[in-house]
Amino acid sequence: MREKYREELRRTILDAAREAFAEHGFENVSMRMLAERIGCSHGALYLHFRDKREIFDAIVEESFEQFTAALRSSKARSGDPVRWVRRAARAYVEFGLENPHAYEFAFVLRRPPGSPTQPHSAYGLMRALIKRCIDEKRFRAMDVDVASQALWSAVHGITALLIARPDFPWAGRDAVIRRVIDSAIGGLLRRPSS
Amino acid sequence: MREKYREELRRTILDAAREAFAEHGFENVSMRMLAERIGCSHGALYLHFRDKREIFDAIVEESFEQFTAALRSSKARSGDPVRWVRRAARAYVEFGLENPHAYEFAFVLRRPPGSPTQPHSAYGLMRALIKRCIDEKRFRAMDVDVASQALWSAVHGITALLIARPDFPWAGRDAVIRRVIDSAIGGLLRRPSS
Amino acid sequence: MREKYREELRRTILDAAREAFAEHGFENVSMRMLAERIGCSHGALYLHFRDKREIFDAIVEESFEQFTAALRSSKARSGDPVRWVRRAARAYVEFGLENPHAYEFAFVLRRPPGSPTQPHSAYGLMRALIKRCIDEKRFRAMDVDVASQALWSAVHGITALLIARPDFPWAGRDAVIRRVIDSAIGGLLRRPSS
Amino acid sequence: MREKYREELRRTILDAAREAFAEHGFENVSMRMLAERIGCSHGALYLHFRDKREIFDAIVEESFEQFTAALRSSKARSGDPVRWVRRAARAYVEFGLENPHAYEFAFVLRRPPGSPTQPHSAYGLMRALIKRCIDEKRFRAMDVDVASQALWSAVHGITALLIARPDFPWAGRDAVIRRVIDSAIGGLLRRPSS
DNA sequence: CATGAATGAGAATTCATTCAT
DNA sequence: GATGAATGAATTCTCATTCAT
Repeated sequence: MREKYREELRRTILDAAREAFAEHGFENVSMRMLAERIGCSHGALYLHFRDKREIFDAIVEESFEQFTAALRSSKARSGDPVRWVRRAARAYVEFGLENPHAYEFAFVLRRPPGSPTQPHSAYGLMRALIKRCIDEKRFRAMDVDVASQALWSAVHGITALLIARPDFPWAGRDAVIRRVIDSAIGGLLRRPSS
Repeated sequence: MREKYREELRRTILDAAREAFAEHGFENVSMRMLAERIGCSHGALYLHFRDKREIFDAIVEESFEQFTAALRSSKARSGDPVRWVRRAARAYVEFGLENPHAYEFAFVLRRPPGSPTQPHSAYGLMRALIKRCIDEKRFRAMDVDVASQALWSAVHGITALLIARPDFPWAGRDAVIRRVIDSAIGGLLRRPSS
Repeated sequence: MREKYREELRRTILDAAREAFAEHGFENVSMRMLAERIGCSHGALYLHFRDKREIFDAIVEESFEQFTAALRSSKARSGDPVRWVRRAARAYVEFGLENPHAYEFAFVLRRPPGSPTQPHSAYGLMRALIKRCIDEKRFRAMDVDVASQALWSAVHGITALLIARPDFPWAGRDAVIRRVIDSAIGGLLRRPSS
Repeated sequence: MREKYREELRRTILDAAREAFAEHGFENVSMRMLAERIGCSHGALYLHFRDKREIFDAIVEESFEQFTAALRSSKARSGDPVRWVRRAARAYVEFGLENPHAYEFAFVLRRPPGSPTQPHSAYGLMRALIKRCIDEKRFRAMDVDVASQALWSAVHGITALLIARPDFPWAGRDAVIRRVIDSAIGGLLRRPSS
């Protein structure tokens, strides 16, 4: 009982904090504000987290977990490695659009000074897929990391812009997403065909 | 003469502030810090700017001007419209990396609710270039906005990531930037060759 | 049995608190710290003591009891009242050095605001001995309290300094202690001879 | 003008703080309380001192200067070295009573572990005086340090007790102080006569 | 014009104490 | 009897901004 309630409050804090941090940024979220949003005293926050920074870090960690979980599930089955890459790229964008706060935490927000650079597994997953494409000669011979980072950049670009500028007069979200991914992958193909 | 001195101090403030904001972020720069860096009293800042925010805004505005100027000048010479596009894309990234905080303000940070979407001239410039490529049959026939937004997304992606995650183990910043741009443009070409 | 356990916890609390208060001072000891040191919940402390202050007071009281017990036993035998005084003085110092925390509680630490002045029996004991020395003409005729308080001050001085500044380059603890006591008593003698 | 005013406020703060610290102790004086006593905002205090501790330290330092000045001046004139010692001893006690917190800091409070033991100049002064008494055969031949430390202990004793237990029913502060000093010095004399 | 003293709101964090479980 | 979640006041300190000089 106790334990369960405790866990719930922790969740509530994290959810509220995620929203608040994403909306206003680390420095502009105060513990008092946060407490008020949640409906508890500001002191109560310190029963669950040592300090403000620890809340932030917990959210970052969680975001990464959700993210890699999403990517991993997309990898599932499929014989053609290029199609895997395409599907992973799409999953990446979709995850971002469906979890904009988590996405911002993971890739957009600057870290408060002193945060460690997260070795992030999402990139590792995509890199593995691309390595396979290169090994199977579906992609041109090239530096795996350059290729992976270029693809990552492109999908990040469309994801981040759609989140940050939802009101921009987009010429069809899906069409643009498809175009970005197709170009980014097309540029790596042996015989690019689009 | 007086006027001139006044102007000079304004410049000094802006330069120092740009550096400070870029280094520590808006919230972590205090007016006192700024004044000390400049070598004047903190009160003096208020003789030139209404408040801290106005300094920031002035820098952003200035940055946009430099931004479009940079893009425009890259457009300047060269007969081949595709090369124009490529050069503009490169200028875009370079500008972002050299003015990271202005860039973040323009394209990364969420707008406070109610802020209008800026019709930003950088996009307009790029769109014009791409339209020309399509008109001249260098790019495949396609929706100009889809093409422009896809390209914009790609260059935004690499720019934003390099700014937000400078400590990521990049496989050569230049190589990745080139790869991103080449793919994004290659995907639009009539007969893609790269 | 229950009763016994209860008593034990009370003891544990007092011992831990004595050490903590002596080490950090009243204000710098928190109930949580204390509870953690003891290994119980901070709430549990309130089952034994009304508040933080009551713990402090209990320690003071206890310290006094130990102290007077020590003095009383030293008084025991010996016909010469001056020797009794000397022996009591020595016992005083020895008790302090062997129970530095208790000693500090009794005589060194400032009382938290509002504490009553403890009528302390140790002083009463010494005063009785000195009165006897005066009555028996071993000490000069003089105000008993002035004499008692002067002796008390001297022995307190060497005790407190040895506790508070153990690293001071003392010229032989015993030699100094003896010198202090001999002078303090010598100054009261009818025919001072040392 | 400005400068002068600034200096004055600094003084006002120090005076109010000295009183407050002496009355309530370091931990029980808050910056807000202090500011209210002075009649300024609590922020204003930080224009003169970096933090609370710096105020405390400034007072302590100042007090020590006064202390050695007081001791030194007491030494000033007078042909009889024994009278010098007596006067110095009295000055010592008086200083302690007038600057109880500085005194406590110097001689009563336990040092945080690792703090160096200050070879304190006050002790040095007294030792020099006593050495001279011994050299001039006014005091018995004896170890200078034993003698000095014994005297120091005695004067410390009465000083510390009067500070820590002001409410004790003292039999006339002055009488006791005199008795302590007379005995402590008397015990060192060649032909003790009091 | 420029200074810098002053303000007052607000930041993070700690803590003694209470009380439902 | 014991726990530990919760509170709310208090703490130190920072900062943008104002304004008398």
